[in-house]
Amino acid sequence: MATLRDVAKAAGVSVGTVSRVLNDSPNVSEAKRELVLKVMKELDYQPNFMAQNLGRKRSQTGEFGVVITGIDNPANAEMVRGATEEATKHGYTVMLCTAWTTQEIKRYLEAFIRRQVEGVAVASYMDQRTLLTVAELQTRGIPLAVCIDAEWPVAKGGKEHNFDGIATVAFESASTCEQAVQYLIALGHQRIAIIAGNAELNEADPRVMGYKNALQKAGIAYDRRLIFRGGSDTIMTGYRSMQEILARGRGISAVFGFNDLLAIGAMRALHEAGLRVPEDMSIMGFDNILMSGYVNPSLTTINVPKYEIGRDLIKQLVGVINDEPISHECLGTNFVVRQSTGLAPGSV
Amino acid sequence: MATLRDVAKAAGVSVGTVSRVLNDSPNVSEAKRELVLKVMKELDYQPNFMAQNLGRKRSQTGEFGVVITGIDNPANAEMVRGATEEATKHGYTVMLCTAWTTQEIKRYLEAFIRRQVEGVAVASYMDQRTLLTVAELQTRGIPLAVCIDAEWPVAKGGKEHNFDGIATVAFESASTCEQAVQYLIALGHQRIAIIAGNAELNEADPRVMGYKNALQKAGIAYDRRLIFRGGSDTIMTGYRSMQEILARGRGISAVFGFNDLLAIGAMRALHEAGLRVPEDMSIMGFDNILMSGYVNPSLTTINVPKYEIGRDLIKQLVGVINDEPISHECLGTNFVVRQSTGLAPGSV
DNA sequence: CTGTTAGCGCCTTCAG
DNA sequence: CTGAAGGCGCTAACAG
Repeated sequence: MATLRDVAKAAGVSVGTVSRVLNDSPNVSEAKRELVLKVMKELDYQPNFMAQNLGRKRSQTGEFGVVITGIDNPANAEMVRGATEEATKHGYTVMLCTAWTTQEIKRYLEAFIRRQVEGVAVASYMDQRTLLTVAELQTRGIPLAVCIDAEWPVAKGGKEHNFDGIATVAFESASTCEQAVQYLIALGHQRIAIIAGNAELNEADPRVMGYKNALQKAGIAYDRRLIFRGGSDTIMTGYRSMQEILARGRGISAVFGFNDLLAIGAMRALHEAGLRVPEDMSIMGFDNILMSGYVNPSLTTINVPKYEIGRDLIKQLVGVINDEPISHECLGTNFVVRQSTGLAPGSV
Repeated sequence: MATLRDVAKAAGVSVGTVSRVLNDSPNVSEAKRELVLKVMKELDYQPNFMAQNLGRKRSQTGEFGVVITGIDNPANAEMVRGATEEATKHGYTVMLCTAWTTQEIKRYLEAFIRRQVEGVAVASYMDQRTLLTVAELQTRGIPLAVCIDAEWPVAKGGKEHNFDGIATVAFESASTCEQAVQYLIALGHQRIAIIAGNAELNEADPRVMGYKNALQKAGIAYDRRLIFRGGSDTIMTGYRSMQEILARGRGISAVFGFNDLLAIGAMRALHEAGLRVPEDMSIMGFDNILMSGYVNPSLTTINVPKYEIGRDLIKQLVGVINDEPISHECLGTNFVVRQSTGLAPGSV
């Protein structure tokens, strides 16, 4: 493994000059630059990354760390795509970590810090605990960008967190959820259940907020027994939650899955139970993953700008690195009506 | 940012001692160890990763790099899960890179090398070019593990590659594909099309081999016009390919998608065209992603041990690091019959 | 424009 | 068991 010193010696110049051509310094004569470049090639010289960044004040690793919770959710994959493409555009590389628990996220965050990535983006909806963990990064001086629900965090009783030092990309979903639930109500649905998966269930969740608002405006009482948690955001959980709903049988005619995977799993359970969607039960999801347009029946859902979120997270990180002021952005969501929702049974 | 020297000074010991406790050397008295640990905590000391690995002969970064092509394919996500869990078990962390092109893969591989990961696993089916790129890693002395088709590479005319220095996890799919196609033939299907997505189409592809073998044994002529490529392994491509198949109308009654995403997209196109699966057309996939059991109708497919592949890739890397001999492994696949395949129309 | 000289923060011999 | 000294490969001031 040739070193910078070897190159200098072989080229008959000083290490300083070699270092300069390595770092594209303009203060090198074209002749020497070419000479050095040639020698580097001959010796198959590879700069030592560790050594390079050891002596630098602000390390330039050319890498961003991106954390997502659950690679198995296509919605996350889409955010990663946005982040990766944007990073590439700026000459950065994305290191991805998939962590399922707060514990793991913390571990990976530490790995990123050690590796001195130039910024970290968290491209998944986080709960409070996770956010606090992530926020520590600020103190280490690493630019941070997170994706949050627009109305979050306002959980009563929860610790408020100050986002001053953190770039955020938020998406507004409460009003869209409200609109979606109003749509279900307009179709005659009175008892609308929620399959919440792994979501933290508190009044702060924009989806819950939208749901409650719609109910209230329609004069329908909020019944918390209609909310089903399942512990994870997977198809399987959606499937099981629907089985539970069916077993309980509370006259529910519509179900709002907090993500599309949950909703798709729910539809499967319905199918196996011999029930039709939407004739017997309406199903609505959240995220609008690609798959949702291709399942049968296609899924009515709320579209979240996943690609854009990933992209803007990186955009903001790049901004911070270039000493631009930290910014906060809010993207919209929209309701996508497809075939999994219809008139409530008997409401013709 | 406190340094090792600061800790030594504050604790009244030498840097050597601090370094020793940092590296869990047994040659430190319990008293000093505790003292140093305490001081470290007080000073919030964080060892400098770059400095640590600079002076070491064999760097211990505690990280593996994993490359996948397309995070948007749940099959890949599953392999990543296997890899991540296995790595965690051994105290390693996984850095993931999602690259779509050989070009990108190369870039990421270089990033991994620079970062001195302790091993690299490629957890996607690769084509020849990509493999050659990846193989360069060997020359840099970084342990490498790749996932390959069992019969690959044997493409006629293609450069043979020597896998001696590379740990491999292969999966046997030709015979399973053959069995699957035989099943379709037994159901009365004579013209069976293939939606190949982005696969390299050559005789070496085990899936193609299995397909041709089955046809031959049944005395059905191989017609290459029945093979539809689409350029990518996505739902969208499956959807479009099926539209193409429908437009051509060659009396095709069954379609074999080279991955489940392709098959699911194809089913959607059928649905929109007013055709029923499997009554009008049988559909079969490959991979057995979780979703396949939940779409409607559920998808008949070939199960690939995705989790196990990811897991074993890391297992082998760990083995190489521990100076065990490089190994080659072959996992099996199996045919999963569900509801998307049935009797050929008119063959009752 | 170029060469020289200190370190960067840590590990790793060595003596003791 | 402990301390002291000498780099690891490179960048970053400096002088010239």
